[in-house]
Amino acid sequence: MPELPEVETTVRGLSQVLTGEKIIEVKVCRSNLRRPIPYDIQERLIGSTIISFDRRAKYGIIFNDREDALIFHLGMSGRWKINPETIEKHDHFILKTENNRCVSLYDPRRFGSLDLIKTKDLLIWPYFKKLGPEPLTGDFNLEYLKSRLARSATSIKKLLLNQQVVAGVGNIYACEALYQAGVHPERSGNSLNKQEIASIIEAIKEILQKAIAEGGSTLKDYARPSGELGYFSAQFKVYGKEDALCECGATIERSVMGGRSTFFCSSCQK
DNA sequence: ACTGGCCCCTGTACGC
DNA sequence: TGCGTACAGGGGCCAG
Repeated sequence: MPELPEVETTVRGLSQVLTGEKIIEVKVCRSNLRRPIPYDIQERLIGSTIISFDRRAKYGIIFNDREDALIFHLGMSGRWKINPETIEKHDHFILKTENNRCVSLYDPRRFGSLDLIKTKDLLIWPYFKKLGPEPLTGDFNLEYLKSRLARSATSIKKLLLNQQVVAGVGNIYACEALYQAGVHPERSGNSLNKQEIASIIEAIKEILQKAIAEGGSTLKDYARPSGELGYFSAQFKVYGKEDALCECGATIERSVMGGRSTFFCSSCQK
């Protein structure tokens, strides 16, 4: 589920209910997500006040007044519930605040993660250090991507999923962006000309922005923290549409690239 | 230095 | 109805 737009939506939702809140209770119901939740997370969070939020790639960041950054990754199936009515089997981590607000991290597959890092160490945190540029900033531009793709015989689809090439694009938006750019997913990085690379950049930025504006995509288990659903999934042109007709009249195809489903129209994408 | 392949884990959908 | 199988939005790690 959660690619950049969904994480951005989640961060905004959490920010609305938690900014300025003092944490009075922290529960770790299950400590082994992708990696263990830090053993000292309770003593470091309890009594602190949440001051701000940020997002890097598909990671959400919650800052407190002790210069600690709580970093979450939602993996494939994670989401935050706000003021949950009941605590279920897969609610692994719960925060309660002074004003009686409660959030829980729900993640059945446990591919997500929670880390607590000193703010000053964020730039050298290994998981952040290797990330490529944020797609919605000026760092993700023609000059950069051209040089990054020029030395790679890997397919453009796999390159877009590589977080070191561009941070935050996942399987859905990679498929949709390549469709919009008119570039076939199997094309190798070093086969793309300047115009095609420019189209890909433009498509990624546009699609991510649209998806954020729509509150992310809704698939099987995604909801905004408030419980509302996102609407971007209604705008998918190719993702999940194998055998359906493209707007051009051709049939949308599916193949597996790097173990991930890839959807495209070989008539529109060359 | 890159690459492909495998693995983590649970829930759901579908075919027999 | 029930069971086995395939598949799902992510990414780390390893061997080659």
